[in-house]
Amino acid sequence: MSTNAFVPSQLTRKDASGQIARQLRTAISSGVWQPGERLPSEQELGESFDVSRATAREALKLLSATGLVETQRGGAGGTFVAVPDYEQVAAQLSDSIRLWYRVGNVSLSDVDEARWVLEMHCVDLAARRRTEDDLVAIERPVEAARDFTMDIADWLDLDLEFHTAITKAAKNQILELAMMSVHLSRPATNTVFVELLGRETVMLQHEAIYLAIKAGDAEAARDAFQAHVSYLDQVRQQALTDLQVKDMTVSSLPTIRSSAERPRASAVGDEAP
Amino acid sequence: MSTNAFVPSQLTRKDASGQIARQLRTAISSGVWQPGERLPSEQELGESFDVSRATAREALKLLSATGLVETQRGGAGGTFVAVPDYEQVAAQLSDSIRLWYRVGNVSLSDVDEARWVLEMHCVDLAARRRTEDDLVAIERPVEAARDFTMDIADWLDLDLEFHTAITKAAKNQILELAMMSVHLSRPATNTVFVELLGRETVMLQHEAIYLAIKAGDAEAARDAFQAHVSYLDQVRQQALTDLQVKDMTVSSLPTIRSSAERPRASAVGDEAP
DNA sequence: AAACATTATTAGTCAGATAATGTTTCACGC
DNA sequence: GCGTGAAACATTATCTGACTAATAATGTTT
Repeated sequence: MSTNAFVPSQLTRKDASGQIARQLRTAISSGVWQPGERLPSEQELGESFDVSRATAREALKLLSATGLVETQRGGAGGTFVAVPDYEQVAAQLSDSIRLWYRVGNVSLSDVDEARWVLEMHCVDLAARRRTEDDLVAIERPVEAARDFTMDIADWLDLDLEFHTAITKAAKNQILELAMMSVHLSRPATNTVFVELLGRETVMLQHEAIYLAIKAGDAEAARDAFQAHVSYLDQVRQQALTDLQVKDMTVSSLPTIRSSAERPRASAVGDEAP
Repeated sequence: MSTNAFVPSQLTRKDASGQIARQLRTAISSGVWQPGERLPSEQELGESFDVSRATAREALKLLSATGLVETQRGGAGGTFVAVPDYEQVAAQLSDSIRLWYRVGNVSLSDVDEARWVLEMHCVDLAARRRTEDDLVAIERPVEAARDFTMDIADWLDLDLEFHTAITKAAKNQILELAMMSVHLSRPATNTVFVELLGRETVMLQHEAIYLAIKAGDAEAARDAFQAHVSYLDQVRQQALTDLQVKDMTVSSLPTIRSSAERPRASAVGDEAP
């Protein structure tokens, strides 16, 4: 299939491995090698670029770090074009985000806000696009959460399952990726806060969201989701007040957090009441 | 500052560089080395893990591929925990997205949809949070676009400037990052489509968005933006009909969808000699 | 035909060497 | 004291050539 042959170009002797990696990346990107296909061996690559095997190898390492290629030893081994799956990409991105806000470029409230913004849209789209399978996937964690005696860790797992299922039902891989990245980049759950949540309240809110999605009513779904977010926000505010604890998850920013100011869904044409 | 010392653990002799990379990644992630700090030299790392310098070096290459660390030659050189800037992160992510939808995991309409979804929220937030400086930055491209005789490339630049300024005014770096990534991952400009746009119409729509943001009226801003998107969509539909081209990007949804074909910002840091 | 041994290919690792490139140091002249 | 330039030094970048280990293909024995 590769009618286009790969022609290595001359390198400057500075950052050779980086240059090779970029060339290979471009070549893969433009289809010289299809996913699953085998690249030349390290030896051959080194020869064609006129560098040592070690340098060629480092170039391949650069590509493998992002999941673009995978290697295999042995007779029919070599380096093969892979396609990073979206969890891998999301994990990478969330790494960057996490590092980034450690540096202070990003506030945690940005991350939170982005999460709600994105998920609000996923809820909207889910109401429009959900399949029967999606409904089953969304309903399961809602039903399972009717057991209020469950361990808190399990309960949190169910919560994640619920939100993930909604995201998938929105049928937009970019939004799904963004959601996953944002989610992964959030720090560990504040258990103090979680303990204060009314499980039955949360369950009923989830149920409301589920029912609206099932009914295909995007507006109702957004409203239900908005109510859920407002509740979570309110409980958190209360917790912070009661404990007289400095907010640990919302950064020191002059916070945005009043529910009134929270962004509404809105985007999709018809406006909220 | 590193009160926590880094303690390498034993490795199996399989995928040693990968294991080292993971350990270092975790260590960086948990703050053993802060952004900007220097890791041990390749020599030292090799010794502490009891591997050769080459292997330690490959581990570092794995980390540098994702932008987690940067290296510098010379006396005070070494490997440093990178301070990621957001263009770098965005470029990396958009690379992934582009590669990804080439393989068919992501449709272009997903990307378009995500863009409008995100920007709609940026418009909303911009209306709530814009500073005077933001207003100036948003107004400039609107005013400049009153010259309808301008070259089309310049006109597109103004359009990009307008949307970028709005995104910045939203004051959420995560959303900004997402916008930039999505933007970068879109393919090259469809000039046929752009030629068909009424420049005055677009200018007036931009102006309406600007005025709503200036007034701090989020709802009006969203409406104005929605009108803009609808117009772009309509023109594109018309173009497709006229040209008898099959629609490749518009999804079946009755909501926000296609977008103006926008030029891809030039590749980052990938110049030829 | 099945089980087993051999061989060839290839990535993974190692050890040591050379080159390139910044930093630091320090003697020197003023 | 203060530049100034040369030399020493540390560190990454690359090279060389080897050995190890995994794996598929092949050949051999049973």
